[in-house]
Amino acid sequence: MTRPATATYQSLQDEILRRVRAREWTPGMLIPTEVDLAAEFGCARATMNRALRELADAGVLERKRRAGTRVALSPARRATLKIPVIRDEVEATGGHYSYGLIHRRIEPAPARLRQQFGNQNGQRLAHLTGLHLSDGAPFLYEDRWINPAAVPAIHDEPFERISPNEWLVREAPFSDGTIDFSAEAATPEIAVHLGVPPGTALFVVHRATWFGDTPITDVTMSYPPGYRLTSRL
Amino acid sequence: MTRPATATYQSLQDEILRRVRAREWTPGMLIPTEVDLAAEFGCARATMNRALRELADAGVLERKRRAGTRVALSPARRATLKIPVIRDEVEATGGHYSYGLIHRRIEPAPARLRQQFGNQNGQRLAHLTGLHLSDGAPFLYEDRWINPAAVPAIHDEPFERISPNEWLVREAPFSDGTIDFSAEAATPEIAVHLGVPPGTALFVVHRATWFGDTPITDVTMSYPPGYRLTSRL
DNA sequence: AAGTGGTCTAGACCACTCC
DNA sequence: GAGTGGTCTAGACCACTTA
Repeated sequence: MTRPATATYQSLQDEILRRVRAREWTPGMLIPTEVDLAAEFGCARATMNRALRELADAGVLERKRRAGTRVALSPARRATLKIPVIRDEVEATGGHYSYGLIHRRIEPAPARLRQQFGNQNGQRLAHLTGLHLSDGAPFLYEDRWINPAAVPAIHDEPFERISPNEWLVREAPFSDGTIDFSAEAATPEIAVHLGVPPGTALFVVHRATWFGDTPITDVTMSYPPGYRLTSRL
Repeated sequence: MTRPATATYQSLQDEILRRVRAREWTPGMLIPTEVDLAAEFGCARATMNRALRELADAGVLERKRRAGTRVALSPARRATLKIPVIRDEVEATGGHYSYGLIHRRIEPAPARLRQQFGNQNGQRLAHLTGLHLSDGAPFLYEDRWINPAAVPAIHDEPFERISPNEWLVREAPFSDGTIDFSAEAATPEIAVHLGVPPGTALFVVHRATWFGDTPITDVTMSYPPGYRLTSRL
């Protein structure tokens, strides 16, 4: 009694991917309908639907009602990035994680953030800067602004032991956010803290999060040279 | 005859997300089983399964057989990046896209690539460098190595009009790949082509692709200052 | 051993879009 | 108007994991 039984949606995906890669189905080409493919493979339509739907989510196929399913023209592949939790990132390299607070102030929002946080005539934000360390060596410089209206408990938290990163994860849920990646030259201040020459090329991750319409935090994280964010296609 | 009818998997996701964000279900907490939730919302188990499965895919929940479903401890969010097709990227900004070939040589694989491409005593690769332009201005410097064994037609393609980027998309399917992002200082050569001072911080995207075990191409793309890769959380 | 998620089936109706 | 994908249902069996 071997147990091959019916096709799984993954085995269907494998075969469909094979056909696409082998150019049996070429980019832009209309492929058979769900019903036809289900018949060919001897599976239920729902199973074939899942196989095709996920491939469309991955960017391999394009689907439209009534118009059918096509092989995507530009393999506009999507890469799924795991947003790193810094402690995990450090510990994954075998380092011991720690955090060091540099500054903690309450300040008016800088121009850059005024629109984002709403310029309620001189709204004051918590401004925290600090270093994430791996075995005591600088791993990442963090410059963070937090909306105290969204997270009142912030006034009671010294952030000397726990990083605002981890504290916020526990205290402040968010519903929406943006993340972007860029390269920036190290400012003199950041250069000192990271122990690199000013002007050094830094990998910068910038994140802003909201809960509904309420801005929570805006953070800029600068990595010293050698850092790479990697993913599979 | 309004048509509210039954719950959709998306409406289920909305309500589940609301509970997570409102801290009705806290990180690490075990939530009810599929069967119980389906009963609560009056839907089929399959519908609830899809809602929960996709939230787990998105990193909001963690599921294990027999162990149940929990709210993820670290909202280790995943961001899905659309890998840009350069022409589209340029045209999205309203610019006119063009490509200019700088060098085209057949060379032995450099040390960096020898392991990746297999060091078949002095294997020679196609090495192409060029500029992607937006309205004639440098948009991106590309340095690409191509395995001619995988793409024999390369010897007949001058790449003066079409970028290797677009040519490969048409000619060479790939099955696997890696992509990584970093910040690098501009080398003198790249600086000249991009029209920036040497040492300028550049955003660098590096991609390597295979078809099965056969390496296809390895490309390093350097963006001048101001470039950002953005995504939503 | 038992409970939980993972998946498949067969059928149905709906929504969108092209003809 | 008709054909395609999108989704839901009700039921079933399986696979994994923990107790």
